Amino acid sequence: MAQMTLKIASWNINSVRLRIKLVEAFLKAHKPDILCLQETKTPNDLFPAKALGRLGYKHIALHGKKGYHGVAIVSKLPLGDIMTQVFCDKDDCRHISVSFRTRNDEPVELHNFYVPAGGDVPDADENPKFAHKLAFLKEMDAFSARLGDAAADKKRILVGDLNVAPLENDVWSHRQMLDVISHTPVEVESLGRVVKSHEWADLTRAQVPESEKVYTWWSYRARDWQASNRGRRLDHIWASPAMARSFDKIEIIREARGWKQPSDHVPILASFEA
DNA sequence: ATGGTCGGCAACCGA
Repeated sequence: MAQMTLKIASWNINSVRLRIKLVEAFLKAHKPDILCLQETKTPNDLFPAKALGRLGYKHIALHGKKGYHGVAIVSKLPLGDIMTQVFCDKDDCRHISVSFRTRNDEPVELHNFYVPAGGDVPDADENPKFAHKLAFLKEMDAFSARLGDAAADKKRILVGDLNVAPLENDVWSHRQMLDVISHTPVEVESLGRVVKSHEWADLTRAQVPESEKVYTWWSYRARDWQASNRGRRLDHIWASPAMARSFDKIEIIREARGWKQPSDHVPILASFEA
């Protein structure tokens, strides 16, 4: 079988309409087959589909709403089985999934998630946003477990802004972040259960040793994001065991944080020989 | 220890 490369990207764009030029620049430079976006902040009928179609991304799956949240999948490859899942009985637009076929005609199922950020106070009794985040992760665990037998050779990919930095070197200071939402032990444990539920492989950490720091997000609030470098690894690409076998490499486009009027997240790309 | 900045959308909410 011919070795073909499949490139899947994920990016929390923080308003796709405001940053459509950055999306176009990213697609031209890195040419993923499929781009998964989070925080599109737009109703589906205002999604900038035309600009993306001109670049060859003619297949688009949308789950958006006015003003908040929203996810999208834009693809050069035809998409089927477009599905959205409501979590925590909230119509938040935090998930969309599709199926597609690789150029070797292998079927793949792709899930795009935007996990709630969880607010500021790391106590679910006092902070309903944190309670929502934990409930979402719990439902995501059940959802992931229901996807089917991970060992059954089904090729699946799960990407997104999962809003949890699980490992010590996924944050700039493990000690100082232990009671900061995104790195609290309770969230890390919840995300770990999702990973276990489907034997997901964390592709960034399949490539970058756990001893090495790696980030995908830098706060807007820093005076100089690059100088302070207080980042977090919030954006993830996971693969089912069958998919992970064809994993080639991860790229994190750090320089995108320095682009004009940037998102606070940078794109992450996974390449597969598939 | 605290406050710091964004985007949507038109006063604050969500991040």
